Amino acid sequence: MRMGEGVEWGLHCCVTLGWLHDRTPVSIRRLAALFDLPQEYLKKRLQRLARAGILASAPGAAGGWSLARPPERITVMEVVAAMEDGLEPFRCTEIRQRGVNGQEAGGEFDRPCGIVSVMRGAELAWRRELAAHTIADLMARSPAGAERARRSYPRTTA
Amino acid sequence: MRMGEGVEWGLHCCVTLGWLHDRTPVSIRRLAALFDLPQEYLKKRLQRLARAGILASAPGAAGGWSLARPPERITVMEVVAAMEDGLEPFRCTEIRQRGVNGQEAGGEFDRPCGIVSVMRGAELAWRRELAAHTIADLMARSPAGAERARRSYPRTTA
DNA sequence: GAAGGGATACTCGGATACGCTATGTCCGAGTCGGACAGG
DNA sequence: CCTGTCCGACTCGGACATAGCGTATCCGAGTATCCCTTC
Repeated sequence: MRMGEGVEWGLHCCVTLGWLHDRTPVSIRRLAALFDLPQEYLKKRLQRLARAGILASAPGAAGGWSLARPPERITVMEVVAAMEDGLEPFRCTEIRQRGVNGQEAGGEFDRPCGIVSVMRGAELAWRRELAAHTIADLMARSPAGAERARRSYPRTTA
Repeated sequence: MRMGEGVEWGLHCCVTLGWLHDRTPVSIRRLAALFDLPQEYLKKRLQRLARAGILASAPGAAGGWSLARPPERITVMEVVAAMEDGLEPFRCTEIRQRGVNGQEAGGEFDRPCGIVSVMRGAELAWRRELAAHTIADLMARSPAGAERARRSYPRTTA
């Protein structure tokens, strides 16, 4: 069980973009160079964040990527949800209804499987934790990053 | 992000074995037929539960699988942990240290990445929920299963 | 009746094949901003 | 000085290639139980 690297990429990009208080779009080339990531694939991942209303992408010569909302209003869970298709690590395939067990059982399957209930409860707790932290929280955890961002991203073009 | 089907299989098998209060070993053939699962692969998955001390496997003619402990002392998390290699869906690859960002940053990387902290916290909440439920809890959620188990598993051989 | 031997029914562990999804790359189309030329 | 045209930089979306892991199957080896034979 593992989630894609895109989550780490997206969060770091959001934090970096958050430090640029003026919302100047940053090109995918510069973002990829920042963390030494495959440029084309990073772009593909960030497009998901754009569709989710987390990032804004500007086409054209001076285009690029920026936060669509202030960092305090973007939760970690939103980023995770945008990157991963489903937020349910456990997928119930209802094996209890198959095979001999399914034939022997009466009308017991109207009520949900107890296993699913437990899993969903755990996933809910997980999501709650993720939703409790925002990009702004992450920014506050490494103060040095803000200065570094201002240094790395002056108004000049690449 | 998804966890393997083996988790669902393992939990259902544990619950079923839990209903057989006398701990008579059940062969892999019968377990697979119960839920219409691929016999060989199910065996491979259950072996992980045996190595984790959750199930006990008995070789020989009257051999098979049984719970190694009473159901009240097996948590859902133990089963999940035995099936999945790691309990950390989020893998940090430290991209913050790579590329331009890594070169520009000072000795800032001694302290852990804020993103990892948030993720670990969420995963901890998830595990806590899973650890709070046992196989016995799951057994209690579908009382009809106990009777079905006794019917499906008489003392006779397949 | 007790001891020995073989058949049977299981598990164990490794080797192998398959398929799906995450990862990574490439390309044509569309859009914006600036440079440049002409009026 | 104003306007129209061209060009470069960038994003968008789809198509395609690659790699890793979960899934699935097969096989040889080991072991316990049962039964049958033999003494």
